[in-house]
Amino acid sequence: MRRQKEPAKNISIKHVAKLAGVSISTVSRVINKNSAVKGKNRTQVLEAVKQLNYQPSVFAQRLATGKSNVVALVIPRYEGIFYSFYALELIRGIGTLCEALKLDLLLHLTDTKTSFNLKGVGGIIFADLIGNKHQLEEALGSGIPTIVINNYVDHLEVNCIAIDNAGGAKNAVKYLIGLGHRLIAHISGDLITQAASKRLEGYEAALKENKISLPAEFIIKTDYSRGQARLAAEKLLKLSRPPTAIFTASDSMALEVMAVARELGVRIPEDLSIVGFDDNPSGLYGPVALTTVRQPLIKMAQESVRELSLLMGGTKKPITKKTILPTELIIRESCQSVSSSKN
Amino acid sequence: MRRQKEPAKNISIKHVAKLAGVSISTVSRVINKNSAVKGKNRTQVLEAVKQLNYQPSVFAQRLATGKSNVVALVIPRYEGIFYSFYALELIRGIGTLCEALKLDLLLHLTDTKTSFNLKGVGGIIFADLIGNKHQLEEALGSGIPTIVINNYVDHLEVNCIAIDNAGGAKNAVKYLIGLGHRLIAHISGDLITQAASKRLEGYEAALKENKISLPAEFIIKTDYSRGQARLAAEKLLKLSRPPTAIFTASDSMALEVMAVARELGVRIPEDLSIVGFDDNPSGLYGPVALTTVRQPLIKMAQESVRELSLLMGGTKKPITKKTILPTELIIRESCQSVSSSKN
DNA sequence: CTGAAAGCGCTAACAA
DNA sequence: TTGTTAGCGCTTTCAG
Repeated sequence: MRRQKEPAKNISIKHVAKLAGVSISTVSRVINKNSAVKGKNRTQVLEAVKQLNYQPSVFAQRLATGKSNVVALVIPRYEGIFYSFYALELIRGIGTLCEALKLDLLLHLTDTKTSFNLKGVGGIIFADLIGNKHQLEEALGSGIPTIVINNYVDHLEVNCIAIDNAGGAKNAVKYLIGLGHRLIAHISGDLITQAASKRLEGYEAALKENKISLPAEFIIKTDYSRGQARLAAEKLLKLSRPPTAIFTASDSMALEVMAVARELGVRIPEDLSIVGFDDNPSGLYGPVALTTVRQPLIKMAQESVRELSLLMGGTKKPITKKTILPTELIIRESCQSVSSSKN
Repeated sequence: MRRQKEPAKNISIKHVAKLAGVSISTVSRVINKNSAVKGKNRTQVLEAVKQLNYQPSVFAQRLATGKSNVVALVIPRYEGIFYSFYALELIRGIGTLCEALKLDLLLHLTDTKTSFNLKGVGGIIFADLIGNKHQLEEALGSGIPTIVINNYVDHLEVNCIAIDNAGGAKNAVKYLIGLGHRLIAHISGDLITQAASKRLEGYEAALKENKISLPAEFIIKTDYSRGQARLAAEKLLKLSRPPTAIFTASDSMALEVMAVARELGVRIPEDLSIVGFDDNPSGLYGPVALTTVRQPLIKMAQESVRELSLLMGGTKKPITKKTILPTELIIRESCQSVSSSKN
């Protein structure tokens, strides 16, 4: 077994300067790639840096410059939202881009109540806003560059990037209507999230536009969980006049609906058409590939980091920019024209 | 629309001292809850802090003390591992505990090649080790408190917390054997991960212990993805002498096997018994609840933070501690005694 | 092009 | 109990 070394005596800029035979300011200049330091001195410094394996102290740098390259990602610790494909995609997207841009990613799983410590953070990304609007306002008040994703915020002057949830949902339902469906049910996500409520909105808009009016029981509200999706599916399919199509607010719920249908002997897509939302790869498997609404999660995540880094750089004028990313209907096998059904 | 405020002129310890009519050291003392500052001064300082909404600069503090409460979580950016229930559970567990302990969580999605900047980090948690052992060695060399989770590391003097993957797998297979099964196949995860290879080991150990020898095609290696699980299941179920039971290295793969079985008209558990690994809540749904091996992911995550914080506090002597957490077989409905099968 | 020196905001001896 | 002061390691004028 190898022994863990004692903390290496921290080598500072002074040591480098000494070894290179120059002043510390010269060292500082070369490690900051600033002005041109003369050839000889430059190489000597570089040499010393390498030899000593010198790494500048980020704290001293930040103290001196007053700048920080720390990005805080704030995610409400909300069960439903965090247990999803969505959360992981977001973290992946943001994490990898931060890594590439040499930004430090601080993960903040907030309980929405506490006001966190903003000191030392160079930029903030709010992923969703669920009962923590005050945290956003606090952040804005502090003057730290901030951006909100997956939530369109219109009453505050803050950059945000959201998905066109309403549009995506509407499109999906219109597709179903185009297939001849009229009895289209919706299993919504947790309406506390903007995404879920917008999807519901889109669903309703598509129906209204086509003058379709449905009984209230065709809309079932859930918390995004598979358990509640199952309950909803059972309720829907056992209706005396069941829907011929179901649009769910997430793919994992759609998958659950499929499972219930199969158990009940309801064939997909012959007897029931299903459209999900997410384009979760899981939807590809199973006997019938799921038709779904693809949302550019990774793009949203990465875009947010890119924008934020610009804001943090201070190069960009803080013109408030609100973006809505389009969705795309991915047609696979879980839907069928209602006329071709032998129902 | 509200305007975003200009960066508030940073109020420092000096301002507080001035307002409170004391020296900065007194202020420092009270914010550090150190020695008892006399009643009057204390209240005045507290008052000033509140009035000015003062928050100490973490950078200055760290510079001065040389200590950092930043915990870096290093996760190899490895597709298979990151796209899982597992990853999210880990992040959740670690994230929430860090939040509670007031530790800053730095997320590091590493590509296993680069050697990252260790400066400014107070402690490190390696989640899995996949081709980044050199990063671990580097961390150890730097003297920063480090802990490895989900990987038993025996050739280095480092604390680690792992799951008893071999034991869990062995138990699962023994359970199957106890049910009368002999033709037990295994769909493994990506053997680049220790978890997957240990589970395979456990599977083999159980067979060996019971003197069961099976053809090589009863073990199929995958990358943990549902796609490969599907392929594996199809291959297995179409064998001229197919298995009566399948043990998979993850629940999501088990679920996929179930789906394939259903499509092929293979009944579960009558014709085929299935055991997964993870205790992923998704296993609860679907027509047949999945029997699985529960692993204490959240516990492992939280334990790691707790241990690390002790190490970082320096209170605890660095006695290397290697922990293996037990698993638990959760028996649900996806297995049946082979004799009661009407095969 | 380079060095000296003044901080950045805070902590921790050391005095008082 | 409190204040003074010397750094922590680095950046950044300002001279040279």
